[in-house]
Amino acid sequence: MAITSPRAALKRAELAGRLGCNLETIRYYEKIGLLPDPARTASGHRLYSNGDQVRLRFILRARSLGFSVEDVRSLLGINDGRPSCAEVSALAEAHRGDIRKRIADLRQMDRRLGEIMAGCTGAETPDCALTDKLFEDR
Amino acid sequence: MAITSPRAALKRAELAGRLGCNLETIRYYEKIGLLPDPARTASGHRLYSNGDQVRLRFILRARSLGFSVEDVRSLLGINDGRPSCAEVSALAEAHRGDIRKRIADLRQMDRRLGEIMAGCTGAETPDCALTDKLFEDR
DNA sequence: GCTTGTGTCTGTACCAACTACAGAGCGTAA
DNA sequence: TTACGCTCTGTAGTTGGTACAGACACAAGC
Repeated sequence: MAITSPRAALKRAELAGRLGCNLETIRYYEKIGLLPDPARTASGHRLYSNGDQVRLRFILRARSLGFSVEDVRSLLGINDGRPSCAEVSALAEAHRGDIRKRIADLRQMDRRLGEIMAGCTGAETPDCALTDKLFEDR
Repeated sequence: MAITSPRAALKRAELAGRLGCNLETIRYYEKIGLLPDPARTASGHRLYSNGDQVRLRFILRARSLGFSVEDVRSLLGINDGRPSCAEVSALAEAHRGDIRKRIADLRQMDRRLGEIMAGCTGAETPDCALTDKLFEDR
């Protein structure tokens, strides 16, 4: 006795609820071509198949790993047909490099912020070492 | 014999060149109220004083530390008057927490990406462990 | 004085990746 | 039947800029 059949067609809010994404995100992915035009009821309401659900889950997972929408398009083979494992690996490696660069940038921010905050007294006066340092000539 | 006098009024491109920002960024900061309306020549060309330069440098430094435009607005005392050192500290601490959360998120992405890429062979075939895993039911 | 080239002016459009909202229509339970 | 809630569409807003078009300004050279 499944609570909901895994093959039943879902409405947009149901699909969003199942996969934990925003309602409008689904329409957005449809608009930009990541999701195909879904089936419709006679009156125009969208109906999502199990295949649609699988595809959306793929997209959401890839996005949560930080792949861009364009990356996802490539992974799905929308641009140039289904990518080879070599192509996927290259994409993922490049993406990983990007993530690491962002981490390095953020770490440097954190470090510099720490240095610059060192003189902060936390006093209730307007004199603050942080703003002073940002205002310095050099 | 200074190459350029530090007090001479600068044109927009000159100021941008000195501080290493984009020409249009200056107009943008003026538009959103981070920079005051500058002096103008009779024909309407902007002229930036030394004070303008100091203020823009402050803004660019704060932005490079990752403070949002709204944070910068607060640091400059545009919203509620000049902030106390306690307020600046609180803002900076909150921002630092944010940076660290972003670092943690990116590290998790990197780790998960590593796990998921582990099975990638890099072959010229369409069978790819990465996409397979993203397509998996659970 | 005139032309030519470069710089500046304004407003507006564009980028990513959604998210939110207005106004109309549809579905269903009481 | 009427009310409520869900869905439909198109469009605007978000963040922090960046780019461009078309009109004017300014300085140098002739």
